[in-house]
Amino acid sequence: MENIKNYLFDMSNVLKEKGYKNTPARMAILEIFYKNKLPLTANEIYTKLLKEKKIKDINEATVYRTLSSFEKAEILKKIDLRKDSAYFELNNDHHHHIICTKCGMIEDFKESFEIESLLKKIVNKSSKFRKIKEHSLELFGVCRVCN
Amino acid sequence: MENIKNYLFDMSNVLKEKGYKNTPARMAILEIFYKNKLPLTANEIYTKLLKEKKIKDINEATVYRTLSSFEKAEILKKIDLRKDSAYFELNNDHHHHIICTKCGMIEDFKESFEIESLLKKIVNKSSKFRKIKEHSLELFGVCRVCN
DNA sequence: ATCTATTTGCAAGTCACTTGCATTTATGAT
DNA sequence: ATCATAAATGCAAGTGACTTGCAAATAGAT
Repeated sequence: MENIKNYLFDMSNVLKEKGYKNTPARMAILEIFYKNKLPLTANEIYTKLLKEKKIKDINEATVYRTLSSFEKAEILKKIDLRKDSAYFELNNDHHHHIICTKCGMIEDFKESFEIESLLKKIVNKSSKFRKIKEHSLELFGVCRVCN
Repeated sequence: MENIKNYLFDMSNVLKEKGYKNTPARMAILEIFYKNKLPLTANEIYTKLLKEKKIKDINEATVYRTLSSFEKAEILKKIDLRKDSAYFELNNDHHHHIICTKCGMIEDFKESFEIESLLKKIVNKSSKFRKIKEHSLELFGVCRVCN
């Protein structure tokens, strides 16, 4: 639980390197992502910021702008979970999600070498693409609790 | 090119079975999907409808409602290609897409048994899910033309 | 301490999509 | 063929996530 300090320190350096400033709002948002291991929406982050009040006050527009900056700085990744809002999560280890279509529960699963090699095979067959930069893979089902 | 008649006939039966009525607007929209093999947005369909004028006039709200009905009737599938609007395509053969992040060009690729079995392996490892109903897999890269 | 570019707050704007309601139309029953 | 009725449509207004213009605040370099 002391690693959060290290984490924030590292990230403020990443920000600096990419020409972004290190502000209280940004650190507070990073802290939320560090503590919450699952994907979050802009509005979830906003309400958490107000509730936990590590920061005096914040505007929702600032949250959106911060998420966008973090995405460009490759600190966060935006993911689509077939909900109304976009979700964001730390861009650390590459992984995917299984989403319960009833309760919305999200489970992570690791990226495997099988997936990697499968995608390589696919792109080898393509006449129009030579290399893939990213991919999204999300599974949808009904969890054991809901079933 | 005569199969379109058969296709529309089949689909009007599907609609009937699921309690939807068979209207000129719906048939015109289905015809557009049948002719255009790639995913389309609501607005693309709307402008195509006006241009090709198989139908006298149409309201954009009707296009949205039709897409939604077709999705429920499992005639269309909604897909996320990281653009501002949702894309739709015929729900015939299960496949995935490679999208060029520069020009937006879309290439299809077939669902393979390797993907299927890989997903089975993943869900077997999950403690919270027993079965997956759907999945999305989209690849993003830069096509040979843009590169 | 000062300067400047970046960030923030606020309010207004945008854009895809939805909805309430009155009118029209497809379809099954007569 | 006509009728009855539930579903579909047009229109305009509404919604909700997200963006943006602008002025004030602030981080970070000098």
